Amino acid sequence: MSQMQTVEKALREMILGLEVGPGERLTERWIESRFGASRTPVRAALLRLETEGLICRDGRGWTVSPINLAELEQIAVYREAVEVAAVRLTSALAERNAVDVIEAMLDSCDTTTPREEWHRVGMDFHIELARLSGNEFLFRAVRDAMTRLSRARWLEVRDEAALGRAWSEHHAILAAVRAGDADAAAERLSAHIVGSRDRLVTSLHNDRRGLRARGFAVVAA
Amino acid sequence: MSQMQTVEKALREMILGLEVGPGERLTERWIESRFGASRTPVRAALLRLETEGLICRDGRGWTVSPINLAELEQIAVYREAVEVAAVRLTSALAERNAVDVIEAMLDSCDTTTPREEWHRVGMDFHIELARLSGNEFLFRAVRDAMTRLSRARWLEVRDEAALGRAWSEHHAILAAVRAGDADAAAERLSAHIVGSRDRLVTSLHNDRRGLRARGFAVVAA
DNA sequence: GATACCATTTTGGGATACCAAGTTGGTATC
DNA sequence: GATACCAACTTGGTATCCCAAAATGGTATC
Repeated sequence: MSQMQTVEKALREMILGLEVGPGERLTERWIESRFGASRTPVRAALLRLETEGLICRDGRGWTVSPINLAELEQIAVYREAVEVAAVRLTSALAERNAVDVIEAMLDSCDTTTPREEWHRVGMDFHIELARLSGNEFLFRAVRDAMTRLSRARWLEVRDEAALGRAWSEHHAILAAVRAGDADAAAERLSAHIVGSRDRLVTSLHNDRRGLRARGFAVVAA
Repeated sequence: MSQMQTVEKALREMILGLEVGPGERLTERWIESRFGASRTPVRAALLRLETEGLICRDGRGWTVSPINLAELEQIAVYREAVEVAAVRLTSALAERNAVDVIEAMLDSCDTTTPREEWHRVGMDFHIELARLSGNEFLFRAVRDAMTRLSRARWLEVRDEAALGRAWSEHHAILAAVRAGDADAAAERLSAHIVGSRDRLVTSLHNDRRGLRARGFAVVAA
């Protein structure tokens, strides 16, 4: 793999894994030495990550994007539009057996599954469901939105009950899709997204002192 | 303005203006000499334009993205999802006087207006309408989709009647928004997008021989 | 002790040099 | 004349160098 892709991938994982905190300054020189690459691939990686919204310009330099509560709310509205459109398309397909794969993914999680895995599966559920629509643009929109939400969702304080609720909501959505009931699927997905958004924003809002104490920039809604 | 932004802007305009045709190969060295910049800003511009979908990798090199009829259809579905969501938000706003600005933009076009201007206004109508929603993600989605559609729409064979129909459909949408009738606005916008898509794809499909004769790569749906 | 000012350092933007891989064109051989 | 092979060139990827501007830190002044 080229250095360009290596740096991009490694830096993205550092950001998503909160190894570099939201709001932290990044210098091209630091990334250079950190990954043993020169500035050209570093530049390319920074430009890509900027379009993904994971980093942003800060005057002349670069900053890991802060957690922005207002942005999280806007993303939820955007997600609702694109995910509902995608799930309606999928529900109308003649061949919908691919939902089985997603169902199996959900069922691969149980009480012994590490939290990290729950987190990944929770994201992939939405991404893979959008992929089934066959519409590349809806798929990319969902994938990019989930990438932007990833850090915030990881910081969210979630108890067992919340994880279980999300799990059963996901299953209910799949059931409606399998039955070809586009309206029910849309309705359940919509409610799921809105509910997730509310819990997410509330959780981060309540925790914002603690998050800031950990050095994470959290800007208010 | 930095060279980076200069090259990016100039090259984007060359592509959108079809000065470099869809499917044409691009070399970094050519762009370098064409704009008198070095490879660093050229690289940055290429990476940005790639994320916009205007150019794509072709093995080791770069190619101006071909006109892809299947992609145009998918974009229409994507647009419908995000534009309808945006117009519903806007219709629900308490303060909707900003539609006047858009209406004035439409009315600035008459029979003496050059085709180029009609084209730009037709795009900006959708972009500015989405901006009014206040949702940054819906706005960007519409803007990016219109950028991707820009070349295809420019190549579309449109008669006076088609331009007039689009103009009155735009007005009808604004009227519904001003009245706060979200359902009517959504319905009219939806029909407008679907109709536009059909006429666009049909026109390009019928013209594909002529387009290829002009050296433009057009891939089928 | 606070502040205004200046020298130094750091930083990102740009230019250039170098390299490996892939392409091309020509030549020698059959 | 067709084809296999090789050398020269082209191209994108990478490393490094230079520069202007901005941040930094220390010092002198009030």
